[in-house]
Amino acid sequence: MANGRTPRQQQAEETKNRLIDSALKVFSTKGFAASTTKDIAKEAGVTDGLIYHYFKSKQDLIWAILERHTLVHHIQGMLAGLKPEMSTTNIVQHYVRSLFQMLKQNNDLIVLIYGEAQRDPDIRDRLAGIVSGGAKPLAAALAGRSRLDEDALRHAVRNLQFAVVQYYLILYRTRPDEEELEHYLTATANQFVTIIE
Amino acid sequence: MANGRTPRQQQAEETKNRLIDSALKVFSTKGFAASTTKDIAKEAGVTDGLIYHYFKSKQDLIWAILERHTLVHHIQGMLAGLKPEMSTTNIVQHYVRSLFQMLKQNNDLIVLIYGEAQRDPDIRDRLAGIVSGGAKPLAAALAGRSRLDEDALRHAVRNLQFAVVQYYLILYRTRPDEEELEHYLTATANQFVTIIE
Amino acid sequence: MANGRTPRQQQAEETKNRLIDSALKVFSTKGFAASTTKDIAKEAGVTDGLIYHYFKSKQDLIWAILERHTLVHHIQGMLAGLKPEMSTTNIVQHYVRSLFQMLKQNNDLIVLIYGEAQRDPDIRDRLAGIVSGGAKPLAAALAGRSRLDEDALRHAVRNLQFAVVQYYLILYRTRPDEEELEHYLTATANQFVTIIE
Amino acid sequence: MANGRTPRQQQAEETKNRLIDSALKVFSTKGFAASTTKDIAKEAGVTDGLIYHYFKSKQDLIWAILERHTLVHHIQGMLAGLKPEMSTTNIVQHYVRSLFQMLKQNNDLIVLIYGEAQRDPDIRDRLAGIVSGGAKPLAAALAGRSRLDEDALRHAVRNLQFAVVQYYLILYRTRPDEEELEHYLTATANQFVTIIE
DNA sequence: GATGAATGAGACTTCATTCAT
DNA sequence: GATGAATGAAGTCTCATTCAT
Repeated sequence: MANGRTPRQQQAEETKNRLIDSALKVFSTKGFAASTTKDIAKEAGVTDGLIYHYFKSKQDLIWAILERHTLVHHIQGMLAGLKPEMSTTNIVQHYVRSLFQMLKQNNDLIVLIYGEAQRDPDIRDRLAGIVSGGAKPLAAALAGRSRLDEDALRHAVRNLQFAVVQYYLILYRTRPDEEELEHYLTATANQFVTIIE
Repeated sequence: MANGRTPRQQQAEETKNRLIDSALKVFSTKGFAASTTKDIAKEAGVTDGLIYHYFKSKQDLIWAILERHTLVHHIQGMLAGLKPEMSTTNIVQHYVRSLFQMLKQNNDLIVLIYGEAQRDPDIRDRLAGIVSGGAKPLAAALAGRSRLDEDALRHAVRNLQFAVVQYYLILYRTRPDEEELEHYLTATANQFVTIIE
Repeated sequence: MANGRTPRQQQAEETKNRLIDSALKVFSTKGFAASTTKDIAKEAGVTDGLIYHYFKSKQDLIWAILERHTLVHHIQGMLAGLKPEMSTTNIVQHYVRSLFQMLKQNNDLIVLIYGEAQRDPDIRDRLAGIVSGGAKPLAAALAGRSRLDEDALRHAVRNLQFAVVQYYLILYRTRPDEEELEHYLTATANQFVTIIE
Repeated sequence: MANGRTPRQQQAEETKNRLIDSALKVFSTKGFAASTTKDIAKEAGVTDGLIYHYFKSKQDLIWAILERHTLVHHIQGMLAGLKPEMSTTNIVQHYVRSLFQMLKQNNDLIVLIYGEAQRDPDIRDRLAGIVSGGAKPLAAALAGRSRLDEDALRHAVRNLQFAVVQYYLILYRTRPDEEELEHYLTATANQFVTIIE
């Protein structure tokens, strides 16, 4: 009674969430078009028809996924550990590692978004939003510390992000190599510091 | 023996090439799974069944596309203009602009490969190949000029490529802005030079 | 013993009746096969499942509708206003207008029955019953006043009914035109009198 | 070669026509909504998918049916036998019998149109057109012979048609009785002559 | 070489019906 | 009595693929 949700409603919400999670998993594995509602239902352990009790269409599942997984709080979390007294190098090292953690933790979502962005303008917009959502706070944190003007700093930060994400998607995801990763992140962060200082 | 091909053979080859080009266009627009053979046939101006006279299956068209468009010669062309007497800055500026030109000229192929790479391991390998295919020659050209060791230089070059490609796919392609592009390429090239020198 | 029904029983009966009325409305609008139980429940302002608390099946709703709306008393009411001292013309004029009123007042039911009669033999029988139910009393009222033999009179009365019902269903219902209707009913009644006198 | 259609095209057209005929048969039996495309395909002896090679949708089949079976030439044929020297009675007798023949010969189409007219405005319009298409020529043929004014004659003719069609749909079709039919048609025609002379 | 009719598997979606709460 | 989550069968439609012409 505390939260006004009956057990029945709670279970319904659980089922709905399970469907969203299953859809995310299936979509990210096969791509949206190649995924079937049957796959999703089976993954969620329910029958086909139930999807349409909760969602208007297969496409609707994509919106539900994006609504549920905003990434925004992940990005904010990433920057929570940043403290003013840290050195620039420390800040950047912390940032690239946090970003990489977030990519790993949200692997399915990232893969889904990058995969579908090429053909769905709405998702492409979403992706652009995520990119700038991550870039802005770091640019702000580094504002006073850099010899670059605002514009150049923005470019640099965005390039940093692009590079790390691509490294994850193309190289790391296929053949994870933790040692190589460590070198890569360290080198990339240091090179970034060279640029801005 | 001039060319040893009858007019019929020539026409057949033309038709086949037209089908490959049409498939590339359609696949890059809708994605492989969401494209239909009917779409492709219509785009090529032939009837449905003819595809199966030239190709074993829809999937086979992907292989044919990749075989026909290697990008390798594009990448080599990119570097053809590089001359030993150019300054490092000039070399890098030339490189990022050539790379960007290549992306624009091969838009469909790039979009197709990036879109399908997430779900087709063969294509992912192909993508990885392209990436290193582009990175190696630039790394070689810069070898003697950089204070970085080989490993760090490789990371830097790869990051440069990742960044430019992402910039193209996510930002430029959706809303082309030539002025902003110019700033971006200049800044990115310069920042890269800062790293390696 | 006043009425011997608890409030709950009363409410149950109300709900059931509301469901029957809603079903009639929906069926007559979309036809039986194209109507969904969800439509009906929504129209009645209850949830899907409740229908099956009151009715065995969707088909069962049709029976319930037909049971509740017999039309018999409407037809009898139609003839209640007939008095022996009225002229034949007056009787017939009164009859066609009463019949038309009944059609308007029972529009949904009439549309439903005519629409479904083609594919449901039970409903076709019901329709035949309605037709003769209306024809017999008029034939009786006119028995002594006509030069026609019983058989011919029956045909004439039935044709009168058929014509008026069709006029309602095909012409009036789609584009009501009260003036034209008035002409039509007057002419039709007069022509009928010409036949039987 | 004579007509420029290859045997292949001819067979395709036959298949298409067979599908239209099958659809008409199935629709008129079960009604549009309750008919399945599988029913239609089976009736035509082809597989489900082929329907969509020839028609855009199930609904499209209705339009194709209506286009193919105009009834207009049937109605004109009905009146072809009318000759100026025939007596009015003969003309009307001929007309009602021709009309009835047409109903029997086009049973499926008539049943379909009457059944769907209640819920499809387009079909209702089509039905209204058929009704007036049949009424006008008879009214014209009788114009000089009747004491009725134009308006009254139109009403009378329309009522005649309505009555015969309803008789066919409701009474005859369910339990055909040739003797009773003969009485009915004779009586109805005679009564009509009484009205107009 | 080219056509397009035909197939058949399977996709998305709807919906009557059941049942635990 | 009332709810609405869940089922599962079936329906419309799509599409890769085959093949006779």
